[in-house]
Amino acid sequence: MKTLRVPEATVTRMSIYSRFLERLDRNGMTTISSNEIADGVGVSPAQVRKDLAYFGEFGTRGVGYNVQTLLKYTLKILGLNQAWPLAIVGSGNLGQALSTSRGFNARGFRVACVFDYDAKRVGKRIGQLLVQPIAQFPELTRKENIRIGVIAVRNSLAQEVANIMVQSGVQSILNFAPITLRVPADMEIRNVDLSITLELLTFNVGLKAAQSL
Amino acid sequence: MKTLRVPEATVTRMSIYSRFLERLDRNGMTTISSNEIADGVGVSPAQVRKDLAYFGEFGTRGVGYNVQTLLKYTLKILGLNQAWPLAIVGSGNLGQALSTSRGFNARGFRVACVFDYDAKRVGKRIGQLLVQPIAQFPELTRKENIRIGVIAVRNSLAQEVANIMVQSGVQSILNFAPITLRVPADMEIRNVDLSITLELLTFNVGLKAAQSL
DNA sequence: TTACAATTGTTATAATTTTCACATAATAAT
DNA sequence: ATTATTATGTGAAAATTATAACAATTGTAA
Repeated sequence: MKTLRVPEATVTRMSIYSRFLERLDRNGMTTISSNEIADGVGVSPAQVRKDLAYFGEFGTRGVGYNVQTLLKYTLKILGLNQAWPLAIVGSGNLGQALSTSRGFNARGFRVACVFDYDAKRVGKRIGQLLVQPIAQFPELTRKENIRIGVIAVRNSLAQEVANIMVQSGVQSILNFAPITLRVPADMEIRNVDLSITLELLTFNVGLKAAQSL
Repeated sequence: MKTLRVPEATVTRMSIYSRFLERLDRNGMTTISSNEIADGVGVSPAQVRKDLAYFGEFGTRGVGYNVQTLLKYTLKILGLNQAWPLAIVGSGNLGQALSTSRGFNARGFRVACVFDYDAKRVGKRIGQLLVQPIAQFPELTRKENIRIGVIAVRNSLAQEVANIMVQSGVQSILNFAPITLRVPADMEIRNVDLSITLELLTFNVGLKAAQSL
């Protein structure tokens, strides 16, 4: 088997290209060059071509790329040629924001159910959905064939939720709790840690202040 | 001047180490080794030592690191030895979630004001704060000496908000709108794009599926 | 036709980041 | 005192990622 080792940064950029192409397509644009893509998303043209080269040849020399075709390929590559129902655990502010978020209800993603530990929250409505008790997680996710779980609970519950997800056969986790979760190696897990991003900002602001002394 | 070029990945990890040390400190632990830190956050011990080495020597050979001391240094390095009032623009679900979020109200950060374009939202209360009209942004942020702006509005408004932030003298932007914003080169800007993170998951799940064929 | 311009795909080069290995220093034990 | 043990800090090697340069291919215009 050919081991396709693709840098994570490349995948990230593929996602960005894909979204950019979606916009172009909506605007009726039919052809685009690596130069224009690069310009549009703020990377170098060589980077764009190199990234695409990991997955095949999608362009025509001297011409460029067909927007629709390339868009389709990027979606396929990212695994977005299928539906991805999501299960969110935690119906607090964050859970609610995510449930109704555009990013979580587009491009194949759809929040299919929301769970909570707190009996007071269970049964409440969020958009079209009713908040379910966490005890229902295994059954409901299996029934809906959910492969992505989102952790939006407080830190002290996060590991427990992760365990439930693992046991329920969810394959991948998006974790918003700022702690390092222990999961089996074959689970896909990503952490979204807003504090880290903020601290990257303060570090760089501090750096600039120091350099201007 | 010695140009301290630190990889961004290192800064990210510093933030993770710092948070981990905070926990250890709360638990009364006094000494820790690079091995234990590595274990706790899921990187290699060499990586931990190399990362710290960018900023100085903080440990004692044969012994390890003093938790409190190292914690203080990490905070200082990240610029967290000062207060960072934040201004959030957008008081929808996301804006509300962020305003009350732990990550945005800890370690020196504090949501100092929330703005909105929508007159219907202005004046509403979010936690202790009143939602302000966007027109007040320049004045209020200057008064409160705010250097970090958070964009939590819909895509079509994001660039306009960014422009206002730039003009108001805010130095850095945390952007939640999934579009590429144009700002002067000396602005610090980070994008939090949840779709990208989700698509990284689906890509990898797809990859695993392909590999197991 | 032929030459020219545009733009991809790819190879080679450079830069960056991580890993490894070990000299060095501190502590504890004999 | 001497030896053994532990764990840091760092220089060198390996791996990864990005950049640059260019040959190849297409379309166009003279």
